[in-house]
Amino acid sequence: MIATPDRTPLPREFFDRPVLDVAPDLVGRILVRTTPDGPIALRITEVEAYDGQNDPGSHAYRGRTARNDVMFGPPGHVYVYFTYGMWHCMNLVCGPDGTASAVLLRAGEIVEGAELARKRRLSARNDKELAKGPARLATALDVARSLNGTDACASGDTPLRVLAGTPIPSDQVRNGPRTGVSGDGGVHPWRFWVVNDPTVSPYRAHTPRRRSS
DNA sequence: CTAGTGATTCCCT
DNA sequence: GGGAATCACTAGC
Repeated sequence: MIATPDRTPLPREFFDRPVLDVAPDLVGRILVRTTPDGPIALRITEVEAYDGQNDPGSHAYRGRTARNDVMFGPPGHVYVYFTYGMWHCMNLVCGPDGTASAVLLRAGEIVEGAELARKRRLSARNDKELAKGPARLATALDVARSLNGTDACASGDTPLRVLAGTPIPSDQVRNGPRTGVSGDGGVHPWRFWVVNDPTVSPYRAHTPRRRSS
């Protein structure tokens, strides 16, 4: 008989740990986004850890605001922010309720529903680029601010979940400096990725921009 | 391949 | 007011 794919989500306890433990453990996991048109599944290939109020690179560094409120809530929920006037990026909240750590999903490989992802990513030249970069990933999965605060650990029909599945061997995960982080936050080697994976976004050091005249 | 820049709007100071 | 956890496009090597 045909095996039903196991779609059990990771339990909340998975996310209720220090973010530097959770981030490498998320690499290689399958994220399932259920849209009205059908499911899109993505294998997470690159993430970055943001260590709450201790971390100058974190949105929570300057305290709780309307935008980052979800980061201060319980683990296992999705924090979606809007940036650069056009893009969304998605994070998974970690650590106990009241703290504000999160893992930014930076890149992934679409493993199901590629035809749906392609419709949302018309400029992608090939399937490797569908979710290569945090805003591309959110676009490919149809993730916007309406999903901010979604519980990724809920059972039943949920818009987003990370499957428990099986972790990849830790020797397949590498780490290095975070990309795109301004200020002193760029010094930490808190970016984690699958070794030699073609969907990992290229490293770009943060470059401050002067306002054009 | 690298480097430079416009797009476009939300949010905090 | 002005920066922002980015992308897409262009020019040039």
